[in-house]
Amino acid sequence: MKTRDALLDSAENLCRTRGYEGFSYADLAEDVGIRKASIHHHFPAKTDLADALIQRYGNIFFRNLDAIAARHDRAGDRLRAYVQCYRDSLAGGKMLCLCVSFGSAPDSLTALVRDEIASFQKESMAWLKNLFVLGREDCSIDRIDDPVREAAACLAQMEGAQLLARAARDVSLFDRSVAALLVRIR
Amino acid sequence: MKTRDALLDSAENLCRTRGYEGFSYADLAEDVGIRKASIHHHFPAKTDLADALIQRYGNIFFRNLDAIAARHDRAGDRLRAYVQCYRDSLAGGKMLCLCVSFGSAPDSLTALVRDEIASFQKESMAWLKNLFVLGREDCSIDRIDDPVREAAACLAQMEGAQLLARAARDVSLFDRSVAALLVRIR
DNA sequence: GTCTATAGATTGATAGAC
DNA sequence: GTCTATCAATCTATAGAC
Repeated sequence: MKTRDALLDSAENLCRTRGYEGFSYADLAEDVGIRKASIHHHFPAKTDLADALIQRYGNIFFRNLDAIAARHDRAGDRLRAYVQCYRDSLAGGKMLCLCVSFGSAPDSLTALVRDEIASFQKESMAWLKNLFVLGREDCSIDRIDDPVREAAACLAQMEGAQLLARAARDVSLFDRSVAALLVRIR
Repeated sequence: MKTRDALLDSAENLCRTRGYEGFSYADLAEDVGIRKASIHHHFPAKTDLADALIQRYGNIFFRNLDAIAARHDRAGDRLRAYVQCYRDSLAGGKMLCLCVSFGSAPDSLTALVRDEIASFQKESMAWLKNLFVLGREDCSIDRIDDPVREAAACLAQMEGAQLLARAARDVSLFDRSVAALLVRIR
């Protein structure tokens, strides 16, 4: 399983940096230190690699959200940690969240990948809805009219802020884009 | 100039649907009805095509913003028209704004494209800042603390909402993502 | 599980006739 | 300006030895 993990690590990096179509088995081979053909033993087709990537990513992502909820009681603190999560994954403006990367990829991807992306969106919004419901109860976040609307807006803002920062290779654009949200935390 | 324009139209469509690396000169040729080699007469390299694309797009986009400002006096009405602009360009969930598409593309693009994207972001935020300044004056938009922060947040939200809707091939995700913004208009 | 060798397709791009 | 013909490079993928 060691080569397989190394391949997944490398692929995730490349995918988030250059996009799914922006890297090839040749890049992976050079990165991991084996030959192109050997990769097919672990992932027969490139779409198999994409499937494995998005599943692993989803698992880790939602485990992180659970950890955030476990660590922080106040909604405001959770929101701060959530935003920081997206900021960290920018890696200084170099890469995007894998779901942002796959989300802007073409239809050539598997149905499994599309389904994973869809459920990533759904689960994210559900988690955020709970966050904003709590925020209205504990008064740690200002001006919450409708938690459902806030959740959708928040997710869109994270992905958009990543795009802006990535395009300019400048994390400060992420910070500027989420400042209006963070300022509502008390 | 007729073939050239047809090539640009086709390229913009393909780029916003599949991404810059998701289409080839072969696709363009079939779409426009000429041979691959003939395209090189108009655009010697694919990066020349990308340059022409982003420049044309920028011109049209900001002409649209000017038209919006000329048509509407109230900031709230301008904001509604601005959001509608991004909604229309989704084309039912099929395509992204060209800047979102290029923004998630790799470094292989020209410096000219990168600069155009950067100035698109800058000009957009400047236009939006003015909008929110006006909105605070004419009281047509609620809860404006800092127009600069609002502008960055707003642009991020448009791009993120497009991504979410495109990934799910469902425009209603766009609507849900911007609802919290539109509800502030009075 | 990794290798060499290779297939078959597609990519962006060029030369030169018309 | 468009064509045919062709290039070298790269891509994903397979066969079969070790």
